[in-house]
Parts: sequence; structure tokens; C-alpha cells
Amino acid sequence: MSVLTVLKERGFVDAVTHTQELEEYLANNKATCYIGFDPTASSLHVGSLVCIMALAHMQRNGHRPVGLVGGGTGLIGDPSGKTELRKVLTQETIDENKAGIRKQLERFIDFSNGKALLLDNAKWLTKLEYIPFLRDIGRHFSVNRMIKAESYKSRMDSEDGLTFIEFNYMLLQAYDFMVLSKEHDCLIQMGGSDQWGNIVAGIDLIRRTTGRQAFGITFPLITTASGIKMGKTHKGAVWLDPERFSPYDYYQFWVNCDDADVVRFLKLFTFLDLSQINEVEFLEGAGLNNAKIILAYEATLIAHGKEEAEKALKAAVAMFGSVDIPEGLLAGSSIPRGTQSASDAESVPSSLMSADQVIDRLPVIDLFTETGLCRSKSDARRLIQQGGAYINGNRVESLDQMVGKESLDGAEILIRAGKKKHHKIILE
RNA sequence: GGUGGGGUUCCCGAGUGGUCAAAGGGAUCAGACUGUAAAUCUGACGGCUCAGCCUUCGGAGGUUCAAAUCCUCCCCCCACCA
Repeated sequence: MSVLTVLKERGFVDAVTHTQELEEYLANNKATCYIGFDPTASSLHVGSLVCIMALAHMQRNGHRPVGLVGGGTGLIGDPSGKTELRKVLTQETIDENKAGIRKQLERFIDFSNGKALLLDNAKWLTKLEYIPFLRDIGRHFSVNRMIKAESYKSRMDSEDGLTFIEFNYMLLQAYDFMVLSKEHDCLIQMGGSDQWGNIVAGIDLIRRTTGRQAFGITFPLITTASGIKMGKTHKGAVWLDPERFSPYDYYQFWVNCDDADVVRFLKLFTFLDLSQINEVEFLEGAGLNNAKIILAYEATLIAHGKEEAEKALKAAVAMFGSVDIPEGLLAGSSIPRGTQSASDAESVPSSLMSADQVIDRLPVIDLFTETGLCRSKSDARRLIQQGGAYINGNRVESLDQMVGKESLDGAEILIRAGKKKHHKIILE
């Protein structure tokens, strides 16, 4: 089975250029394919996960993935899918971000022995000279066609308009593709559906300059069943960096997904067998929760490793009660089977505090703000007034309550805001 | 460069002297209902030493008992024209 079929079956494919020829090419070659990543932040987030998983599938099927960090294009900003001008980054931040991105990609893709490459387009873009670029590359582009591209059209109609720098983004991305095709024999570019225009421009450029046939694959924009772009929570974007977004929260993000998304997400974000995933379709109602737990476990496993996945699972059990993963469900998953019951909650976010300062001294309100569960004291006040604040499972009744001895559970205080946000305070 | 229209609390967007911490919607948060889901309903949604006080309406001044609202200067954005 070709990668393309795999990707199609798992829901990765939105559009493909030259399907027939691409199938043949993939069947007869160890192909090299690339996806560009923006170095706008030091961490990737789940929004990029589709791309990352696609590269991983490529590698698993014997091809060579290339992650291209847009160190050069980051100095400009892609207008695709954006409604406003992007901030221009300094070289320093880009370098930092690049390092972060590499670290994360390494969890998904094996970069050893040239099995995959991580490149930076700054290497060739920053050397470009204007006149030669116009002469050799610019002449292949028709402005008439460019302004018809969806990514530019929306910006042309918007109030903010489109700057000339951004307008050139397409040329640069096409140029990237051309360079990669020459230097690394990379003839496939993948990307989100908003990248279609840029990818096609690259394919054209390659044909015109080298006469070779290149290919493009785009992925659908992944939205949640409720129609929101994926990956936003009360804590902001769901980052892949464990420093920014803890594995426990990452796990929770997946458990909390919409019922209607479970199957789709299992296909996209785990490597579990399709036939097994399809059985989940028949699950209904609360039965679906086990599938969500496996989804969360597997996703955490891939992004953060086995140890963190197990910790997150344990923590969730401690917080929300025992789970029982049946033997047969998604048999390919390495999740611990059978009944998991509460043991220790070591992976719940926790902080250290000194007992003298807390007991009978610290107002409950401060406890919630200092642990970050509430943004401000007003926020904490509201939480308490609305009955969403708990200490060791007991609802906080009064605003001026102090943290007393009775709220201790051993040397720990477990506090909760609402149903899902927990924090543990360890006293010393 | 000219002319016109704008910049309001996370976002959209009302508000043209006091009744404005600022309508409405979205997002978000809490509660009820549930399955750590969705939908629905209820409440909250600048901060604080919270029935009171303090800081916000592009920026800086000014008029006034009183300004998001009026005046002056400045900054930024958009549209059309050149």
C-alpha cells in the first residue's frame, strides 16, 4: 500500500496534484518530501501536528521527510490564511525558535543517518540578489495568476490590504521548492490547504526551470466538530513543548475532545491500525470515553514519550476516578489494560509552599491565584462565589476563608477550580 | 501629496458631556444537567484592602463641577483620488 493511500485513508489528504504520476513516483522511488514550518514561535503546537504526522508516515513508508524551517521567510511572514500582517522576527528569535522546533520534530521523526533532514531556507534566501532573482525567477510568475490565488484574494479584499513583501512570499516559497528539488532531489511538497497556491507555484517553477515533474499534497484544515480551529484551550494554544504545556494538560486536551472527533483524530494523530480504529465508530455514548482515553494516551505517548503518557493517565485516574480499558479495544495501543484505579497523582501540576506561611495564614483566594488556577483575585473571588472552588474535594464556601489545618491531606493540599483544573500544593 | 472615514474593555461592535467599568454578540470561566463530550438553561466576565475605592475608551495636553463623548497637537490604520 502506498503512502498516498495510507494518508488518504487516514484523512490527511485534501488535494493532490497529478495523482497518477505521484503514485508511480512513490512506488518506484525513495521519495523526498518536505513541509515548511514557521519559526514564529519557539514551539510547534497541535495545529502543526497534521503536518508532522504526515512526515512521520512518509518516513514509516520508506521515504525521506524534510522539515524546512522558514528562517528566511520568517523575516517576511506568509499572508496565507492570515487576516493581518505578521510581525517581523529578528534573527536571534528565529534561531532560538528553530532549535525548539527541531527538538520537537525529533520526537516524531528519526533524523539519524540522514533518514530525514531539517533545513533552513535562510541558507539560500538571504543570499539572493534582487536583479538576478527578478530575471531568473520573477519572470516565471504572472501577477494576473497570483492575484487570483485564494491566499491573496482574501487579503486584497480585506481592509488591511496586502503588502508587497507578503506578495512576494509565493515566489520565495516556490524558490525554496526549486532549491530543494535541485539540491536534495525533493519533488514532493506537502502543507495545509492554504498552501495550495504556493505549492503549485513551486511545481510550475520547477517545471519551467528544470523540466522536472514535482508534486504537491495538501491537508485539510483540521477543525473540531464545533467548528473551531483546533488547538485552543483556556490556556491558549496547545504547545508541543512540555515546558509550555504540560504533558498532563496535553493528555487532557485530547480526552476532552468532542465525541464526533474521536475517530477522525485517532486516524490522524495516532499510528493505530485503521481496522481497529474503525471499530470505534460503533461505540456510543459514554462507551466512547475509553476510546478518548486511548487517543489521549497515544497522542501523549507520541509527543512526550511513554513515561509521561503513563503519568498523565495515572494522574487522570486519580482526579476523575478509575478507568477500565477493555482488552480488545484498539488492540494496537500499548495503554495499560484492565482497571486502573487511583494511586498517586504525581503528574498533577504541583507547587511547593512552606507550611508556616500557609496554615491559618493564607486566604484561600491567594491560594488560587498563586497557583495560577485563577488569573486575579477578582477571578478567584468569582470562582468561590459561583461555587467552583474546592479544597480537597470540599467546596469553598466563604470568600475570606483561610487555609486551615482541616484542609490538609497529609502534607498536601489538593485544590480544584471548576471540574477540570487541578493543582496540588506540597507543604514543607 | 489631496480628500474622506476610522482607532472603544480578549475579538467584533454600540456609545457623541453626567444615568458609563461602558449596550449587544462572540470567545472565555463557573453552576445545573451529563460521560472529563455536545446541546441547553443560569450566572460571571478591568483591578483591588469589594455593598466602597482605583485604573481604562490610540497618545499628550486643554475646556468643564463633570469627558469615551467638546477643543488643540501628535501617532497609527483604511478608502478614493494624484
